[in-house]
Amino acid sequence: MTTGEARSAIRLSPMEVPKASDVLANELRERILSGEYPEGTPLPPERELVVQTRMSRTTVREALRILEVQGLIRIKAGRAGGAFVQRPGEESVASSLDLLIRGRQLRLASVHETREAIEPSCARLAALHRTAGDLARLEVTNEAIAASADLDAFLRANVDWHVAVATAGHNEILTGIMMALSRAIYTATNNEGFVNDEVRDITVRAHRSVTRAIKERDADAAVRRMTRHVHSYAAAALEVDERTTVAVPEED
Amino acid sequence: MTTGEARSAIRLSPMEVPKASDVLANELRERILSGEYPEGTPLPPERELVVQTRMSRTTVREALRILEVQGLIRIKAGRAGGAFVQRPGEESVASSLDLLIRGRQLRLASVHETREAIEPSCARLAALHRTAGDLARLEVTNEAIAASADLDAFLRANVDWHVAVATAGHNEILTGIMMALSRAIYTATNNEGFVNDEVRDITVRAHRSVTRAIKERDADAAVRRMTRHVHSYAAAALEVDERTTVAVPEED
DNA sequence: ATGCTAAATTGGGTCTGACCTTTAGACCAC
DNA sequence: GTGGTCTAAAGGTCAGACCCAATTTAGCAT
Repeated sequence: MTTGEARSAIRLSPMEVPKASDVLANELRERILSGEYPEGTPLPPERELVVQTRMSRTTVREALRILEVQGLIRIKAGRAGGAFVQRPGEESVASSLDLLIRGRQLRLASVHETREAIEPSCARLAALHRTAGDLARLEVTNEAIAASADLDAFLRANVDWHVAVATAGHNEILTGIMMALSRAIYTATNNEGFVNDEVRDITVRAHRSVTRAIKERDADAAVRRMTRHVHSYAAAALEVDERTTVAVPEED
Repeated sequence: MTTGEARSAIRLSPMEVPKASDVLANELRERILSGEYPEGTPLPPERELVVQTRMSRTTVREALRILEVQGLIRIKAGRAGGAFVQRPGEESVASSLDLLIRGRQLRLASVHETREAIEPSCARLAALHRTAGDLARLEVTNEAIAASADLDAFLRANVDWHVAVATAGHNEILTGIMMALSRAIYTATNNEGFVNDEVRDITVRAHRSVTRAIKERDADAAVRRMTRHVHSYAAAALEVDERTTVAVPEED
C-alpha cells in the first residue's frame, strides 16, 4: 500500500537458527528434567562428550556452563570431578527473582505487595503442615531477634524467621519466592535506621502470636495475624523509605 | 607436634579460588545491576574485552554466556552485533520457576497451592490499578475461551486470561510468577480430557464475574471471586489428576 | 602390616590462534 | 528500483596445547 510491498502473498515469520551449544544444552536439559537421571548422576567427561557429539570442546563446555547457571548440574574440578546432575532448588528461583528486583530497581512497593500476597498463605500452610522441628526453628529464630544487638543482626534474624515460616509450609515454590523477597527486603531496609527498640519489640510480639497460631494449627488465625504483621511492617518501611529517598526514578 | 607442623603461628582458613570467568561475570553483573548502563548499551566486543581484561577469549565468552543465561545481556551475531545490556524480565523468573517445577516433579498440588496464594492478590491489584487497556485484554481473552474449539485452544486462552489479570495488577514480580505457574498448569492439565462444555462454561462465567469486579474497581469482590474460581478449578484438576495418573508413564 | 609420601592419572580451567558464519553497509550492474 | 557482490565487523566453532586440582596408587620406611 504505502510503498511497493505486497508483490507476493507468501509470508514467513522470522526463523530461529539455534547455536550448537544451545542444541546440546537443550538435549541434556530435557533428559535431566525428565528424571531419567537421578540426582548426582555424573555426566560423561567433557572430552567424552566431544567424541560422542562431534562438537568441539568449546561448544560442549558452553553447553555445560548454561546448565550450570540454570542450576541443573554442578561442576567439580579435579579427578573424580565432572558434571553431576542436580535438581534445581529454591536458590535458583531466589536468585533469578533477585536479579529481577535489583536489575529493574523495582519500587520497594512491588516487593512489599508481593510479600503481602504471599506470606499469609505461607502462614496458612505452615499452620496446616508444620512439624515439631519447624516449630522449634520458628521459636529459635524469634528469640534470636529479641536478642539481636545491632540492626544487621536484627534484620538477619528477621529474615530467618520469615523463611522459617515458609519452610514450615512445605511448599518449595513459595519457599523459594520468600527467600528471594526476604533477601531483597533485607538489602533494601538495611541502610536506613528505622529499627529501634520499639520496632523490635513489636516485631517479636507479632511473630510470637503468629507462631502460636501455627503451633495450635489454627490456620485462620495464622493468616489473620500474619497479614496484619506484614502489612504494618510494609507500611512502616514505606514511610521511612519515602522520607529518605525523595524521587524514585520511574519509567515506562 | 604430631609432625612438623607448628613452625608458624599463622593460620589461614580454606580459601575459595573463583574461576576467572566468574570473576568477570560478577564484575559485569554488578555494573549492569547498578543501573550504570541503560538498557541497550553495547558491551565492548569480545576481542576488545580480551585486551582490556587480559583474559583469553574463551574466558570472556564464558562470562558473557553466564550473563546471557541470567538474562542480563542479549547477544547478537553479525556486524553491529555484540552483547547488549538488558534488564531481566518476567520471563527469566518464569523460566527458573519452570525448571524448579519440572525438575523436581513437584506435586501438582504445590503448584495449585501457590496459585491459590497468589492469584487472589493479583485480582486485588488488578482491581486497584487496571487501565482501560488491561480491561480490554481481559475481555478479549475471555471471549477467546468461549470460542475455543479444542482442548489446547481452551487451555491456551485460559492461561492468557490469567496472565492478563496478573499484568493488570502492574506488579512485575507477581506477573513473572503467574506466568510460570500458568505454564506449568497448562502442560500438566493438557493431556487429560477433563475439559468439556460444562467446564468451559463455568470457567467463562467465573472469569466474567472477576472481570466485572476488576472493571468496577471492587477489590474485595475481585479477591473473593478469584479465590473461589481458582479453588474450584484446583479441586477439579486434582480430582481428575488422581483419577488418571496412577503412575505417570509420560515421555515423548 | 602400617602409615606416610610421591608419582601417576583423570578431569576441569585457561590460553592461542585459526577459520567459519552471519549481518550491515556500500557499491555496482541491469 | 532490484538484485548481486564485496567487504568489514562481530560472534560461533574448532583443534590442540598446557595448567591446575583432586584422587588413586605404588612405593618406601618404620
